Amino acid sequence: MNLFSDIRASVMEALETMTSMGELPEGLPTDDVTVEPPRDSAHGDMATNAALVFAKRARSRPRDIAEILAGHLVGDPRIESAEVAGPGFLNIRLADGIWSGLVDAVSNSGNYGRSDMGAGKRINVEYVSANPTGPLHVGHGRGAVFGDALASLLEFVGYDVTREYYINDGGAQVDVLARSAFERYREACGLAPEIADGMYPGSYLMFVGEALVELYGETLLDQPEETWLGDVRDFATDRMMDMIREDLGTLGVGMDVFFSEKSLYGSGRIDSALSSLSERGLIYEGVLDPPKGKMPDDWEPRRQTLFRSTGHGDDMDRPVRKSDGSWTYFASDIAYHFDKISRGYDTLINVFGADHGGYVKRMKAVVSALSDSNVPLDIKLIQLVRLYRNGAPFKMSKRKGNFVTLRDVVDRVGPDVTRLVMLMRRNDAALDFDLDRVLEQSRDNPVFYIQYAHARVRSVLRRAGELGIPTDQPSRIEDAAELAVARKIAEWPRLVETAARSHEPHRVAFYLRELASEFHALWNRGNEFPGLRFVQEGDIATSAGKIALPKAVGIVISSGLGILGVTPAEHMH
RNA sequence: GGCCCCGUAGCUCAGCUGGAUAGAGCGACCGCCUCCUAAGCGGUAGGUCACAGGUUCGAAUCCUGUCGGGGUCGCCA
Repeated sequence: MNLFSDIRASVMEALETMTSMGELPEGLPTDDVTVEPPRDSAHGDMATNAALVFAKRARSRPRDIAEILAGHLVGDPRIESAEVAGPGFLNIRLADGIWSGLVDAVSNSGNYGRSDMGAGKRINVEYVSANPTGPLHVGHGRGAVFGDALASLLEFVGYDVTREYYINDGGAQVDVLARSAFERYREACGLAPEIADGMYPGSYLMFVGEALVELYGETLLDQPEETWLGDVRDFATDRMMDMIREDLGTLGVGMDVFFSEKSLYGSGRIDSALSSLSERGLIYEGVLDPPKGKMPDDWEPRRQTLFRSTGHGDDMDRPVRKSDGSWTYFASDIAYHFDKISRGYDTLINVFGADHGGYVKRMKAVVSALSDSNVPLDIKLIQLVRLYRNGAPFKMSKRKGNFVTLRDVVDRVGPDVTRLVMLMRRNDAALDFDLDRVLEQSRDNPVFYIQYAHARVRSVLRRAGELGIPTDQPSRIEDAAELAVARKIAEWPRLVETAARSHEPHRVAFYLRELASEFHALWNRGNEFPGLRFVQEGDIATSAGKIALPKAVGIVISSGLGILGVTPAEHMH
């Protein structure tokens, strides 16, 4: 049920007829032909740019083509009129019954807006992937919410989605974690911890130290580091991942796969990924040019094993081995993405923090090389979250102990507010998050605004239930405000597909606010014109014709909020 | 200096991958509850879409350059 694609199909059919009748030349590309809502609804219900797209290739005037097209379209019973306007737009007005038909279809279906656009293709969405060395911070939370909503959105349009987290448990930072946890272990044994510079000072490691005492007693105290480092590291990273899973859980974010970087080492998987690149002639021994412009003080030329990423769009080649011969982090990333490709995904999406912007080109180069350009990789960069308290920037410092974790924020404002506020901004724009203002129950808080609309719907439906008004009867759309709501409902499938195609879940959030706005407007017209109220006391027949519209609004809001992971409220208090 | 992102109303931001007279919220001003929830609604005011070129029927949107803000730049992950 997608009114715009239905009418577009009708337009395409008319264009084919024109071609076969010699009114248009053969073989014109139709990809750019759109059928969309006009900016001004006074222009009609839909507008197509077909004549403008074809004018040049057909060597005729756009308005002339539009005129002929209009003649073919009026044969469609769903189309009441088609008028040429402006430079050659064709404004289409739909027949009266179309809108009530749409509303009835929506209010009686459970899956309005879903589509088979994805055709069951498999997409891997990797997000969060924070180091397992501490609690998630607010920036991780934004990536988590974005990735989760994007995954839901893609599922909604028919993709087979895997939500994945890459655990960076293979580098030096987890050794530092182990040493930091060991100091907390000593502390739990009654000794003074010595937390050196560069260690993780957070008190969240104290429970790890205590758990180590339960496991080992005091037996580790006199042992040299090499005897305990591996065990303590594994134990501590497991505990950190437990904590991160809990943090994500408070936001309602869950993963299908947790992929361990460490699992790549010693398994030969890095070697096989690199030999795959080697077979393509993309691995060589060489010396990189120094960085252009600003020269680092300690730069000196070194011979390294390099990946020829410039062959796939990168600015310079990238080292896969450190000078001591061990793998760079990039090498394990290559192996990880080789693994993803070999698992058969049609598309990969990585959600990174903006500070990883420098890795975009090389990762795309790797995936392009390893998949012979068959698997597209889209990397979504998530910009900073700046925390505010009452309009003033909130400075955080781990040392001063006023560090605000994701958990702190969710505990304070709740998962629904956290999620929607983060989704009301494009991923590539910085986000100001004011811990006090997001809780104000005012009009500028989209969470309350949208949930209020849904609560009003539920209130009406409850009232209808009490009065015995059936909610499955044909609707009657008469007033302009009712029509405006129906039009907005009609846009939903199209909006969902656009948002999914561009990997931009924020569009769903903005759409829901617009739909809520139209609904609130209609609701308030019921103050001025009681005949517009959905429930007409004492007149079941009239009420039955009005109840489908709010019901349809409720269905769209609730499925939209479902994509965003926000609870649709039954009541407002 | 190289690369990436951003620049739209006083403020915070949308703008449906190039469409018609650029939109919303906040702030300001004026209105609307004996009425399904006023946490809502209607109206007024506010713009050289950073700047300059280019591409074409048509540009906030695409290309080039300039200015301003942020991020990032070989043996960290």
